[in-house]
Amino acid sequence: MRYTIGVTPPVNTGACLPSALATSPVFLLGRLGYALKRQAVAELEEAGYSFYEYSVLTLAEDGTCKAQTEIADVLLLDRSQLVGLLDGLEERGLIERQRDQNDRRRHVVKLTRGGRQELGRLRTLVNRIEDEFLAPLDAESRSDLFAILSRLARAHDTRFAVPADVAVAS
Amino acid sequence: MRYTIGVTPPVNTGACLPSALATSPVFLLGRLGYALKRQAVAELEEAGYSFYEYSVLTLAEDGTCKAQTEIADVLLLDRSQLVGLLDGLEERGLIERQRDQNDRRRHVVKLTRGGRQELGRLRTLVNRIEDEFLAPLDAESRSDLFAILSRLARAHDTRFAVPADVAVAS
DNA sequence: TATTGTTATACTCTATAACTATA
DNA sequence: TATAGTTATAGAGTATAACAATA
Repeated sequence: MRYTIGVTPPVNTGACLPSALATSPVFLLGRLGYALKRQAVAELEEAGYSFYEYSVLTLAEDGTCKAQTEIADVLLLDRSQLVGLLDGLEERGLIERQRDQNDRRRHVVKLTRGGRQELGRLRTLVNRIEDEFLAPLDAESRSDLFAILSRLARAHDTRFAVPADVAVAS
Repeated sequence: MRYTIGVTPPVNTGACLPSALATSPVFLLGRLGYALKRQAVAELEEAGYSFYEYSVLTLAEDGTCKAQTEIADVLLLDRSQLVGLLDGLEERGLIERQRDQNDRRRHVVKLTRGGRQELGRLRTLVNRIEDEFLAPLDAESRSDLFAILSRLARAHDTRFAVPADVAVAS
C-alpha cells in the first residue's frame, strides 16, 4: 500500500508538491478520491470484505438491479468479475441466487437476513471513515462539498441521476 | 477502459445507483476523482505520455526535488518504477540525468528546453480537460470546491502543505 | 442469432527483493 | 553499515475471449 489516511499517515519527507500539481483539480480530486477509497478498502478488508463486495451487498439490498448483468453494469465492472464475488458472498450465506422463472437464463440476486446484518455493520464502518475524512470541514463546507460533487456526478454520469419523485419524497 | 467522461460517455443502461451509494462521499469522491483522472490519462496517452510522465516533467521543472528518491517520494511511487519513466523521458530528450558532484550516488534530474516545450503543451491539454469537467459549475461553486478540496488535502496529506510565504506571495 | 452466466487466459500495474556503486 | 540508483521477478487486479444454457 502506498497511500492511506488515518491508519498510515503519509510520510513527510519534507518535500512538497509543486503548486502546478497541488492546485490542479485533476491532481487534487484524484488524490483525495483515491486516499478516501484506499482507507475504506483497507478497513473493509480488515472486516473481511472487498469494496466491491460491499457495493454488491448494497445493490442487493436495494433490489432495483435483479440480474447479474445489471449489477455489473451499475458497478462498472465486467460480468465475469461479478461471478467470483457472488460465489464468495453466497458461500458465506449473505446472498442467494435464484433462477428467474420468466427468463431462465437470468439469476435473481437476493440479500439474506444474515447479509442484511453484515451490510449494516459495514455501513457503520464506512460512515465512520467518511466522518473522519470530512472532520476538517465545518457543517456548511460539508454540505457545500456534497452539493457540488453531486452536481458534477449527475452531469458526467447518468447512473447518478436522481429520479425526481424519489428526490422529493426523501 | 471502463469509465470515461467526454470521450466515451457512460452507457445509460437505465439502471441507477441506489442512493446509499450515490450519496456516499466515498463513492462520489472516488468515482469523480477516478473519472477525471481517467479522462486526463486517456488524452495524455494520445499525446504520447503517461500521467506519471506528465507529473515527473512538472516536478523536474519545479526543481525542488533534485534526486530520484525525492521525486519518487513526492509522487508516491517506488524508486524502481521511476527508473523506467526517466529512461523514456531521457531517450526523448525531455530530461537529463547528471551525477551530483557532492554525492556521486545521486542523479540530478533536469528539464531540457524541449522538455519545457512539451510540458507547456501537456499543461494546456490538462487545463482544458479540467475546464470541461468543471463546466457544470458556476464560478462561485468552482472556487468553493477548490477551497474545500485544498483544505482536505492539506489536512490529510502533508505534501499539500503550503509554505506560508509562497501562499502570500502568489 | 442474441443474451445470461460462466470459465479460462492474457495483460497491465504495482509491490518486493536483490544487486552495484558510492557514502 | 546505510543509501541511491538500477534490475529482475512475483503478485494483484483487470481486460478479453470463448463456452453452455436459454431466449
